[in-house]
Amino acid sequence: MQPGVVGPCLYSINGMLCPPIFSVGAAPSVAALLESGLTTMTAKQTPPQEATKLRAEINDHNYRYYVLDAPVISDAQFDKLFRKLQELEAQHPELITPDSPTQRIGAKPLAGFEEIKHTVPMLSLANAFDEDELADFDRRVHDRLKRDIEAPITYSCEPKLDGLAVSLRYEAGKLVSAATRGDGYAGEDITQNIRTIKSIPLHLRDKFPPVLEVRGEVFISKKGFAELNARAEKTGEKVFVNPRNAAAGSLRQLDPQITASRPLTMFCYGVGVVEGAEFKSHSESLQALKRWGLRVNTAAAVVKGLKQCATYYQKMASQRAGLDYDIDGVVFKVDDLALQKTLGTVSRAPRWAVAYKFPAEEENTQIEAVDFQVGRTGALTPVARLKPVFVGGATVSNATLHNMDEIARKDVRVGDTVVVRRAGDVIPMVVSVIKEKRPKQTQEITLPSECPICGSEVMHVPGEAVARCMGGLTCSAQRKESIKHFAARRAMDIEGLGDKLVEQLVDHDLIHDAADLYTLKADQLAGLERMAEKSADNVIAALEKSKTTTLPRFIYALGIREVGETIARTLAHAFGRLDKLMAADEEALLAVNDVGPIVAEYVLHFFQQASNRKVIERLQHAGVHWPAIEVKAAEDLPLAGKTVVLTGTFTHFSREDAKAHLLALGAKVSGSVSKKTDFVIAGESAGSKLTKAQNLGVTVVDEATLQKWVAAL
DNA sequence: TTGCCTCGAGATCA
DNA sequence: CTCGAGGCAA
Repeated sequence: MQPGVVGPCLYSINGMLCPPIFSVGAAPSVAALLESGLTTMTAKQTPPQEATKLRAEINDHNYRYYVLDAPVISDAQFDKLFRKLQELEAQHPELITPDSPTQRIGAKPLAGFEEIKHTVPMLSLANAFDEDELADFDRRVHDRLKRDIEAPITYSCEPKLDGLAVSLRYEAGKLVSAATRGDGYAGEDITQNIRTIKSIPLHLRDKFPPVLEVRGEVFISKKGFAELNARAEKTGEKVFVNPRNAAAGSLRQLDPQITASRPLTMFCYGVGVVEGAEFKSHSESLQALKRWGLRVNTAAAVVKGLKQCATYYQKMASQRAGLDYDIDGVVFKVDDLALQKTLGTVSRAPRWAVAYKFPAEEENTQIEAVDFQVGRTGALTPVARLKPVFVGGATVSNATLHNMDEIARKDVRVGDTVVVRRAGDVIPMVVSVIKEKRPKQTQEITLPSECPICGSEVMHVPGEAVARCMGGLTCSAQRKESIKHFAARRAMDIEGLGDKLVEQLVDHDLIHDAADLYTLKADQLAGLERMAEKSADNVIAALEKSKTTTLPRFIYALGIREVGETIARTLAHAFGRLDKLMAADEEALLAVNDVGPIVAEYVLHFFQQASNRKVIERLQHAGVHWPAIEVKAAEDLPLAGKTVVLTGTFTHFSREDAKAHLLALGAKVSGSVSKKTDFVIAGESAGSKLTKAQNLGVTVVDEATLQKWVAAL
């Protein structure tokens, strides 16, 4: 096979040749294309000229097909052009360019995905679930902008696609990288897979900017999904349950060849970074994206004021079923970019946008049983076992009922027919009971007086929502859960020690607590389910490896109530050594940032327990160790004695977080700028305080600097 | 919470 | 071939 020429026909998906997009130089006009008879080869051309011309034509047809939604040739004609280019390139491999439309699947399967940091974070959106909440949003926008509520704001509206958010980066017009959203700050490098999506141009057209990071949603159309599953069914492969998961799975393929066979497509909805271009409004930026060859949802619109937003929502709601893609709501963005800037961003979502969600899909089903699960802290959680029902794109068979109050409020009984939905389209929830359908014989749900696992007493403190098993570590459920927590990735990170294995180990009485893990021998493990020699050795090796850890991880792994990762880290840094933390009294604990009386009480109580101290001692004795953390005395803190003023809004911190971090760094945080101010930290859309700082000659630093300080701590 | 992909390795059958 | 574990996304 020729280098760079991949496979047989890559584009014959669904028996139809679908076009890719991009453009070099000026694209021929429709008239010119039609005149040329669409078969090129009019006059004599050199092969390089012909290749260039073919590519331009193909890319242009792609653009017309995907972006303008107005193809001027048939699929068969496109097919012909495409094959012609393939043949030409096969005869003259030296003519192949990386961004030739034939080169979408160039690469070999990846070993794994690399990380890509987003230049501008990919935030999530605030949600509104009814018209009141939408009105609240509009009011907040007016308030923040100090606008009269009667003066309508111009909003850009678009359907909210149910797919996966991705970010594409173009440099000098070329697609150079693509990433998933990830945690919003960094995602996975899925460039290879994105390149196979024919509606995404490998090269921008028109007067594209030198650098562009564009955000959008990758998805599979309803039609594409149906065809994909029909094919899968025919070939006996497994079918996907919904388009969203099919799209997500397709992008996570290591082999781009497989991704190419999935009918993925994309709508772009925003600009992350752009250099060399300026826009006044969001809608203008969408127009530009379209000009540059990127596909933008044609249902996008610009409206004035709340009322028209509501109308747009109604319109989309009524069109929803007829659309060829799944949407779960409508997004409204303040159109004017200057206003967006003024509004700024709160911790994880911009203040200038809102997602008005359609009501979640609901289904009826029956409650077959209610079990009580015992958690790590002994908390008894009632879980409804449901007759499996397909709702919101997944089969739901369990739903937490949270606690007894919740059960009483909804008056849920075993045997009841209930309405189920996936809250936020994720977590299953029992919405209500259909009383009319209640059978004569229903069973009321009562809190067991004894722990269903260990038989210990169950205590329900009046006023508290949760009931707890008082068995402590004599309860095998609590032991299992705390050992699982100990081994978890974010805790001791013991690879291969999953839930199933922990359960077997506890059930076989091989371990009773976390410290027992380190006494395990390979031959004890071997013989358990799915545990032969090799696996057993791996687990032993993983245990050995986990002995070298860090203090924050270890504190977190202990599973002290209310001590999550963040507080564990704070405590580790505040005390530096475990023995210091164990010896700390209430006063010392309360002196730590973010530690209040409740957390202090739990920490004290935990270390008072002889059993806990014993486990810690045995863990250390087994060789679990970590480097001490240097605790900086107040005067040694990097910002000791400095007065700092915050202004503007920050992307990575809320105001409170930023302040807390600065205090931890030893700084004094003041509200107003004076000559005594050492630094002003200016975020987005900083106002008068920034001006004043500049006038007084006070040092101004940006958010990135603050992040650096925090990271260094 | 569910669904998807990937990997390693155990289980099963020829 | 099947399962458990791990990782990711919504």
